[in-house]
Amino acid sequence: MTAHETTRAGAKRAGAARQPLSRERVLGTAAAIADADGLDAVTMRRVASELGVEAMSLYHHLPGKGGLLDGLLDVVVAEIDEAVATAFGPHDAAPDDWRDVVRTRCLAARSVMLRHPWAPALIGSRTSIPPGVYGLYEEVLGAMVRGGCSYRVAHKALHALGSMVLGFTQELFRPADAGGRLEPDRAEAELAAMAEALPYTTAMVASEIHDAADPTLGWCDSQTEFEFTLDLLLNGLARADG
Amino acid sequence: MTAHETTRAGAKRAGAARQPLSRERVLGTAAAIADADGLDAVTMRRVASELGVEAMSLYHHLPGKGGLLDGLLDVVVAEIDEAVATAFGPHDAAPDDWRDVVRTRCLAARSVMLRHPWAPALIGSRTSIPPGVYGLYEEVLGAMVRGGCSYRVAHKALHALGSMVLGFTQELFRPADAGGRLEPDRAEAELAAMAEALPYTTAMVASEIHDAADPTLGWCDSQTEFEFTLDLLLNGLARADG
DNA sequence: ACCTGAACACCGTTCAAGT
DNA sequence: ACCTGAACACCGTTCAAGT
Repeated sequence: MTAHETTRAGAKRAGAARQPLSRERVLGTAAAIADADGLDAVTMRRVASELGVEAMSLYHHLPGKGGLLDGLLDVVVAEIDEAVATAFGPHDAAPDDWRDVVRTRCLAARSVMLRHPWAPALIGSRTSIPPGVYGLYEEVLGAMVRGGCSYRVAHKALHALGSMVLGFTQELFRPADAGGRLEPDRAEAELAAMAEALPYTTAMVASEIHDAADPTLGWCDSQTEFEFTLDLLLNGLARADG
Repeated sequence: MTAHETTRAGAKRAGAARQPLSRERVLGTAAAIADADGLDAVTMRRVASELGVEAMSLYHHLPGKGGLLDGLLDVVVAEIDEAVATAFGPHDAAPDDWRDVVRTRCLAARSVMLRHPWAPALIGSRTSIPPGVYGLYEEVLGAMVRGGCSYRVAHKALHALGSMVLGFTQELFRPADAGGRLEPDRAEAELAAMAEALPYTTAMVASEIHDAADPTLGWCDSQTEFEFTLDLLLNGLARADG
């Protein structure tokens, strides 16, 4: 069997003698395995063997299985970003109506979710929300606010659309430091970093927090949001039935 | 250590010397483990040890790990049925407006999902839809149609509400025999059984199938349904922002 | 620095054996 | 009939060792 001999020769000719491992390459093959055989088929050993390497080698590029699963969601988020970019095309001008912007973004995101049917269940199984998702929300939020929408309604939109597109059924914004386990200065630094990276989200929290009964326990009353979305749908359906 | 000695004596005094295993008892402790420690903690060995038994004993009451997970969803569906029943109370009369019926059902279902935060991810990870879910859909459908709603709009409601309450993001009604792997008479028998158990669902399929472009490949165009729900939300939000 | 081999504690599942 | 013990092929992860 000299098959891998020629394969190796081919790789060598391309430049790197044996293309070195990297987080990106690991995540790419992990996603391919999940697409082909489902999420349960994504094991450290299977991913490694697909890369012609031992399972332990993966630990030099990822903190373990949990990190690999988190990384898979990073991949999904990146693909959504890309799908959105191509959907809007090279022209910078956004549509006048924020509904058109949000609509295009949601359809692009959905097209990615259809390519990766394992993604919604994976999101639901992780204990914390993948950080990249906050970026997606920030962009929807920005588009709505710049389009003249209030923070109150834009907030409700994130709840309603998040559950439809990503399959969220749980809380959305539980503050990163919900448990209060960070030392104070560290927490303050994180807050400042978030304010810079997610300006619209930060403004939304500031704008909404005034009405919250207990701001420390999470300013997001997800029961109220659920009922709002529910009535939105029921009334819309009743109108469509007229 | 005579602790288990007294425990056994207590169990014996209650009637059965050592309460025999049963599917119900296995699923009950499995659900309790998932509630307490997450879905990953639900292993055959852990469930068995919690019941004071060996892992292999579970196979006499369940077809294996997959069957146990399916059973967990049966438990969730049963709890939803129960929550709906208590929400409506003993009086038989349903509200005039179908929106009130559906609203109550969705809120009851959500209260159960909040008790079992692992449920949405589990639904998403199973390859087929838990049969009990069809029963839930049938009842919502019946309430809407009896309330004067068209099958067309009721169908759209199932898509929209299913994703919001249960976290569905995939296809809903893929016919049981999508692969065509059943022998003809067997398939016909299944269809008849479904027609009896799910009369409204059957009627809806019959009513909707006329418009479908390719009825064999599934009459449910989920892309169209997604866009419909999306526009319902976007227009409702815009109205709320007015 | 990056990768490996052997080892450990787990997992689902089988099978023949007990009662 | 129901339950068990030993075994098999897997899994994630560690650690000391190689280069």
